[in-house]
Amino acid sequence: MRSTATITDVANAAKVARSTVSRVFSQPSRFRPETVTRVQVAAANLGYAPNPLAKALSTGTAAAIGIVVPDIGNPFFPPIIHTAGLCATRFEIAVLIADTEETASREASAMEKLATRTDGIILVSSRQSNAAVLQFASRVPVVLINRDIPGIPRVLISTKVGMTQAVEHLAGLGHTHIAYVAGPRRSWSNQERINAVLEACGRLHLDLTTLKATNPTYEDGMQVAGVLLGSRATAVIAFDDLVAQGIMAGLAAMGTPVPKDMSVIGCDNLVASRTYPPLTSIDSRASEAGTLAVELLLQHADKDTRIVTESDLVVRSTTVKPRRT
Amino acid sequence: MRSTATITDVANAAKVARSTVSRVFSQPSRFRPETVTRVQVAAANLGYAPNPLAKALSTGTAAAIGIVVPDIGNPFFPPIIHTAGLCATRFEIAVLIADTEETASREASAMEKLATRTDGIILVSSRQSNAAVLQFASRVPVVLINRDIPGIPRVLISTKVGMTQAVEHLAGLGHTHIAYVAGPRRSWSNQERINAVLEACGRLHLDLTTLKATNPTYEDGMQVAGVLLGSRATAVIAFDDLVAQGIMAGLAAMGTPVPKDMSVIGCDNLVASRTYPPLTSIDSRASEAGTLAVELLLQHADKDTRIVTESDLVVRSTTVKPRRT
DNA sequence: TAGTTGTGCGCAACCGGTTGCCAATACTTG
DNA sequence: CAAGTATTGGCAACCGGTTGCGCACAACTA
Repeated sequence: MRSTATITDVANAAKVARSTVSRVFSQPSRFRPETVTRVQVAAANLGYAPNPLAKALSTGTAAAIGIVVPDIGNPFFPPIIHTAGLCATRFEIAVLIADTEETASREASAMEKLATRTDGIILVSSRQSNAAVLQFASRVPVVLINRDIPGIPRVLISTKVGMTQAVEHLAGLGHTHIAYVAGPRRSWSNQERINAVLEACGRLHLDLTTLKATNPTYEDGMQVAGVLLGSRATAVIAFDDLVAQGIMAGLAAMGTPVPKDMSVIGCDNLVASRTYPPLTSIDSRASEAGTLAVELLLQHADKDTRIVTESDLVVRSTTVKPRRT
Repeated sequence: MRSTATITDVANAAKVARSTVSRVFSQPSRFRPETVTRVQVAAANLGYAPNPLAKALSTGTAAAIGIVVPDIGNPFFPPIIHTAGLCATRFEIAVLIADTEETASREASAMEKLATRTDGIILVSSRQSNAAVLQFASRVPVVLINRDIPGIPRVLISTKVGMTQAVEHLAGLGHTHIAYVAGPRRSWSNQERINAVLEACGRLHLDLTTLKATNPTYEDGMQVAGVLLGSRATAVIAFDDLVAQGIMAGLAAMGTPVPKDMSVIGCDNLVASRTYPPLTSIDSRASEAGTLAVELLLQHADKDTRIVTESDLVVRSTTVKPRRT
């Protein structure tokens, strides 16, 4: 049993009532300076720190938030968790974490568990139905990241601008036929990305081949490289960096030099700087989303708040003029 | 204010005392079946779930643990957090997380904060002094990961066996002069790795050149590639995958083909499968450490418990026979 | 029938804080 | 100098659980 000094110990040591100790910390101006210092000294001597659980119980607020992600192992999420944690500590708030392993049922139970311990939950890339999330959000403060459900405050990590820039960049280099390798069909991100590509290609009169990586993984990227070579595309935009990395590996394995024979653009800018050649990618500033979501949660943001982050193309070494045919 | 049913509500609904409700859940055999079902029905109707904070306050155990890491963004840590979380949920225990941004002072304050909310802390790759950690561990249950402090239960992610295998693998291929690119001088991992390499090289009569990546990063790996080429080594073992990846990029940039002109081996097997060519690396099974640490913590493991994980060389495509000189 | 034992359940204190309310003392003010 | 107003700080209830203890009643023994 850990023996921490309690408010009663401090009260005894300072010869005051427990309530006085409590209030010395919350409203010191209510007491004469002498009393305040007497209590503070006693507290310091005993190494007193208020018990957050007891405080939570009596005040009704836990000074903690929960963050629920599908998979901590996915490099997309840690930066979000990181900034969320940073922001939370600024507010002296603890962060509980839950990993749902990409399943809706685990997600639901994790949220239920966290709900009773926290003041609210940040739900990242939820795998549950709109209805389930809405029902939950009606009981517990929730902020969504990368899920666009009207009626729940949300921050969306957009790559629309970056995707558009990517297509324009390729068009500017002289490409006339490009490919887009899509990610998970139903995800908000994929919808947004493909729409942006479609729009830009239409506007700039580029031919577009759409391919599919069933899962947004390195392996599926490698697979798709073969199909890609069968098309007439001279450049490819991948759903994310991982897929792009797989495509580059697949192309390399088939003896197609990047970028000479195929320009490649990734998305999320997660591993882009560490590939060889360094990958042109779209920086979605996903990490900002963590901070924003925490702020929204703590401010009890309006149910219709909807923040969309910015994005930029980061040109590195995988995009060049198409080889003359 | 969230309106959850409390034990009092259930008691009223079931026409029993609050204590009865509490005990119906903890020791149902003490009551006649009729009473048990009456309470259970009432609880179900009201959607009652016990408040973990209240329970924590009255029992003195929070049913939560804390996990403190230097940097969630470092891909080494998420797998550990993931398995730790998995294990914790098996025990119906919540996980609080803190990111110390690689600084000892933040680490200290984070531990202090978590201590009052949890039943114990898993401290991963601590940046604090032995003395500071020991002092803290004397007040709060602590389990260390990747830090070897006698007197505190710890699990060490060892790559000794894998490193030895790596050297043997290179020797078997015919290499006679290899290089090791070291990581952070003071880290336990680096010590262990370099010692294993030294031992194996001595035993197998290989020449060894030791180089240094000041920080274990991609960039420092790139830098070191030039120095590496200046040596006579035909193969290089890097402190970790990130450095190896940087080395590969550096070599590629200087026109040295991997593996033909230089064999490369990484460590941690984190990104190894996604490089091109796929990187031969050492799998340290770091993720197991998360599970082990949680179990140690919850079992109040003996202060002298010291678990060392296994490791294996995973041969991929970056290691071949040395080119004839 | 009285005494013993056992079963089933409630009373009330406690965990460590917060907070509404009020009593005692000090300080103004007419 | 008495009455009114601040100032200071204590009492006690409450948050939502857990748990030691004991009472009431039924069943069993003698």
